[in-house]
Amino acid sequence: MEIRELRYFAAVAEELHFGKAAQRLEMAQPPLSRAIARLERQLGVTLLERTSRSVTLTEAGAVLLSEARSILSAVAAAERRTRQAAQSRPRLVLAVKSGTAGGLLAKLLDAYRAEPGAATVDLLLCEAHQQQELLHNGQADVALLHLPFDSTAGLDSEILYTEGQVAILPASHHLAGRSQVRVAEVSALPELPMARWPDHDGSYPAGPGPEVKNLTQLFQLIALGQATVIIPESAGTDLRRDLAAVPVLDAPPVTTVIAWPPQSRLRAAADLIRVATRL
Amino acid sequence: MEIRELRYFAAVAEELHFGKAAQRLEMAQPPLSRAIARLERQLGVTLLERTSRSVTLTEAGAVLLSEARSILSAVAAAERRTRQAAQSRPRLVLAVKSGTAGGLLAKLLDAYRAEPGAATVDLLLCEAHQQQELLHNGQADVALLHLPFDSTAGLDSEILYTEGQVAILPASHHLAGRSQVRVAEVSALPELPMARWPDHDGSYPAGPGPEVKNLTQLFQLIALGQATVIIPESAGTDLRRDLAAVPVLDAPPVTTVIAWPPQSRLRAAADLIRVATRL
DNA sequence: GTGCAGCGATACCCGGGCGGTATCGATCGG
DNA sequence: CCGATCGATACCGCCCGGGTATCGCTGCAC
Repeated sequence: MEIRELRYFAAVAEELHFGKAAQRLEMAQPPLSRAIARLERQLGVTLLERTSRSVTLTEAGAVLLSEARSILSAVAAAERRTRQAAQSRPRLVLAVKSGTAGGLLAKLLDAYRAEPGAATVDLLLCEAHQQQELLHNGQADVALLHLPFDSTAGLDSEILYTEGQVAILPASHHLAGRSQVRVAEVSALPELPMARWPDHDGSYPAGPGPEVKNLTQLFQLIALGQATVIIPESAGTDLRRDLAAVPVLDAPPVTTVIAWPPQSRLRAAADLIRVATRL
Repeated sequence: MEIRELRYFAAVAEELHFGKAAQRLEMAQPPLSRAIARLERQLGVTLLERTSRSVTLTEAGAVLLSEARSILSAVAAAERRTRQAAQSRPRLVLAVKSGTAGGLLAKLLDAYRAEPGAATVDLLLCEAHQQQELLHNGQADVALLHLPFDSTAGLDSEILYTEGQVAILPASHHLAGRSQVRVAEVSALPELPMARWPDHDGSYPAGPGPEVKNLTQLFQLIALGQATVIIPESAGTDLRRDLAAVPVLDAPPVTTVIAWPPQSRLRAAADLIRVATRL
């Protein structure tokens, strides 16, 4: 099994159309058909059921597609990381979501810069659901994730710290003066529906609240008395004057972890991780 | 970058000798030299420093070696899993260490067998340090691991349960009657040195205690008054009459987790995991 | 210092495989 | 029943991967 064959198979399995897949791969259709047939022969497995009108994945094909994606991603990562390691000036890409506790991040970067032989750290601002992919395909070396929202599937990680969550309310709201509230109290406010974040696939979950993309948007809406939200404490510091943050007693605690691909051998990444866990 | 090239590179990087590597790959040396040179040219990176007397890895080469091992492992896994998925009779390989809580395992297997469409579960008994590798290269689909001894690096996992640890002592020992002890008390017994388990690489850590390989050996030694050990509660149930288990207050708790490779798409594995978490 | 042994690189050759074009055969729609 | 669509097959040319022979360098023995 060669990488080229996996790339071919992935294209066909995703397009479910040999012609389209060949176009995507910038090659003619016959050699593609042959390559897939050969792959099937070598594996001794039928990957695709074809009629002259349609192509469908077999169960084995679905398994191989999932494995192929992960392998292709790993190969891209290997190329990127190898090239990176050959640079004289080591660089380290740290993937963070916009909204990651600014204080922690600044402290981490400062502490790391003080290390002997510290690499240049490039911050890669991204959406939450991209982080794992970036780590897996080598576009990032390290990421800060928030459990339980993000998953550390296939990654190594170390816990940095755990914090509670707060409800963000208009300063004038009657709950805003409370020293603490419960999830049920906040979600039971019909005049302030819970804002909705995009899901992993970019779509929004159903609900009455407004759809938001970032904290600025969100705070604007809350200040206008259009919504509320429950977010980690650290994201609710330094609020605008017209907003109030109230600790939510029974919201699940949020854990910030530093995560990296398990086979990572970058000295710079190891250093950053060591510094992070000692903060 | 092709898989063949990675296999070639890994062989050379491990042997640090083109001739030996070629022999291992069952090919002649010149095409191997050329393949590596081509790989370096395509990456634009020097992977190996060669003189006519020695071959050494560059930093970039070390990175690629680590990535290559993980990719080759993933490819082997992809082939195994694809072939497996094509079998009409689904099988599931569960990797467990000898010594894994028998009660939990039996309950899990019983509960899973009752599932509709349950696959045949093959138990793969192995050493602790093999489990991750088996999962990564596709020889196993699911494993039971024990934190903090085993690592879930690069795996998905769910916590099954957490237990304390007990010290195993000869029944006649003066600590055997205690309702609880501390780590310091047990490790401060010069007449009963702590038994040593093999490390990840098969070697034993230094220390005064006897080297043991399995529980039977170990219990024999303890009964003879030659050693003691601290192990998870569940491994210390149903002891021989001449042994006693005493809870160790300050030993770190042991968590049993069920772990699987993150890109796993096996329905049977998902079922088993669901059953396990509901036990 | 000289000759030899060990090792990686180079030169050259051959065959298989990969990719291309042309075409077939099956299937569905009108 | 005919044409459009789509995957498979036939056939061809060339590149590349692998083989053998040999070179060039280097460390070591004497």
